Formats: sequence, C-alpha cells, structure tokens
Amino acid sequence: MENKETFVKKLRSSGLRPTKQRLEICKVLYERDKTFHFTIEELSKILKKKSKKSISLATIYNTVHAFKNKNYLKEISINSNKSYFDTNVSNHHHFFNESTHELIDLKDTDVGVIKIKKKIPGKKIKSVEVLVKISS
Amino acid sequence: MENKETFVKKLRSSGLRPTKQRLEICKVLYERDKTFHFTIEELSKILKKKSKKSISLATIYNTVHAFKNKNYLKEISINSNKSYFDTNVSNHHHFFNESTHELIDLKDTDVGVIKIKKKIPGKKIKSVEVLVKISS
DNA sequence: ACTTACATTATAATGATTCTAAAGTAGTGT
DNA sequence: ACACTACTTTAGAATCATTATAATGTAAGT
Repeated sequence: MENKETFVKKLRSSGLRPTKQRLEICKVLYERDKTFHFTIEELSKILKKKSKKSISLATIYNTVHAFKNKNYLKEISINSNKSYFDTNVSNHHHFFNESTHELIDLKDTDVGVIKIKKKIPGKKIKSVEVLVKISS
Repeated sequence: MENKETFVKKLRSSGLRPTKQRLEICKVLYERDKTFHFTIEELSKILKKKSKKSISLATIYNTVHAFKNKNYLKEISINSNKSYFDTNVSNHHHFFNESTHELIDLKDTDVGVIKIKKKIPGKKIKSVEVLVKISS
C-alpha cells in the first residue's frame, strides 16, 4: 500500500523517470496487500481493463525488465513458455500448481534450511530456489 | 552404457516403435557414463555431426517429448527461452551456471533434506526441485 | 522555452516450439 | 513375400512470446 509520491521517489532514486505508464504499472503491481505473481500477458490484461488509453506491450516488457533489474521484481524459474514475475523480491520459494499454472508463495520459514553440501570451485552461489510442483 | 537391443526393448515395452531416428537419438542420450543435460538445439547439433542423413527438427522435438512422457527424460525448471532436459530422471537438484548456461547435477545427498512445512488442501506434492544459481 | 537524453509506441523481426498434411515405415495378419 | 493399417517422419508453415527498430513524445535541467 503505497501512494503515487512514494512511487515517484522510488523511481527517481533508481534513475528511472516516473512516467505516466510506469506509475500506472506501479499501481497495479504494488498497491496490494499480498504479493503478486504474474506473466506479462496477465499484467497486460489488467492494465487494459484499468485504463482507457492502453499501454503498449513493448512498454510493459521494458518496464517489467527495468523493475527486475532494479530489484523491484523477481523472475521465477519455471519451465513454461512464459516468464513469471513476483513482486516479492525477498528470498523465498514457490508452489507451482501444474493444473492451473498458479504460483503460491512459500515463506522462507515454510521451508526447512537448505544445505548445499557441494561446492563448485571459483563459483559463487547467487540464489537457491525451491519449486514445489503440486496438482490435485 | 547400453546396446541397441536394450534400446529396442525399452522402446517396444513402452509402446514406441524403435525407428532408426529414435535409436540414433537413444545412442546420443544414453550411451554415456555421466548424465547428459541438453537443449533441443544442442542435441540437434550433435545429431547433425554424428550422421550424414540428418534427423528432422520436428522429429527431435517429438522424440524428446515422447521420452519425457515415458519418463526417460526429465525437463528442468529454469527460466530461459529454451527448455532443458536431463537424462537423469531420478529425484535430484541442479546448479545452473548463469555465465555459461550450463547445468550441473546435485546428487540427492548433496542437498540436505528439504522440509515443506506448508500444505495446500486437496493438492499433492508432485516434485520438489532446488535450483542453485551460480556464477563466477 | 530550449535542449537533450530518456521513454513510448506501432510495427517488424526473431527464435523456439508446435502444427499440418503428405510421404514413409513398422508390425500384424494373410 | 504381400497387403493393410496405424504409427512416424518430414519439410514447411504457423504460432506465440519476446526483442529490436526507428520514429515520435516527454521529463527535467539549463
């Protein structure tokens, strides 16, 4: 739950101009109580409904990637033809419902500590992600 | 390390006709000491080198999907524009080298037991996969 | 206001994957 | 061996997500 001014500041502070389109997208992504999982297609549909003058698909792609690079969005590793993004950028894991293609957050505390006992010389661990596939 | 007859039997026993193309692909995939991680593109290149009369790309896709459905191949969850497959169909995890896009197996024993403390009513856990992203 | 670098846009291009429908082949029965 | 049928392969077209292009628009500093 944030307001327009907060978005404007955040964008400016990360070197992104607070354009009409970016603020519109911020509203959809971050004016929520829960975290939001989405594909570009889903985001695009929501934006179409919300406003009369729709935002170009290219801009949605650009913005989502800009937000991902600034760590305002996280991309989730799922093999699907589409990319999934998450407004929760903290270290956490996911359920993936194979029937509905829905993602559900697993808090860090929902998953026991994960010990990686193997090391690859000269490589650093960037992230450890658990994907729990479920279906009915 | 298996021979042609073994492949023929395995294919027949799962209702797949042992065609020239499928046997050729079996050789590339399973006549190895270590497990093999690949994309369709990589597999296609290897097959092109191996034999004069190349196998159609559509057949490679068909075969890989048929093998995946019969549980002779596993698809790995990575968000990439391409799909990755693994000849190791057992329950195990992966390192993904973000610099080289290379996959490395983590034996089940290389990762501590993963406890999923959250349950989703009416849903069964189909798999639990850990992806450890690394880079230099 | 003027300028400039950054953004948006419609459209085209790309690239992986899937579809199509025609030609080929394996396996069965004769 | 021969014929039949269902399954396979194939080249090429189609599809779909994503990225590139290049022209137009806009934010923000001077």
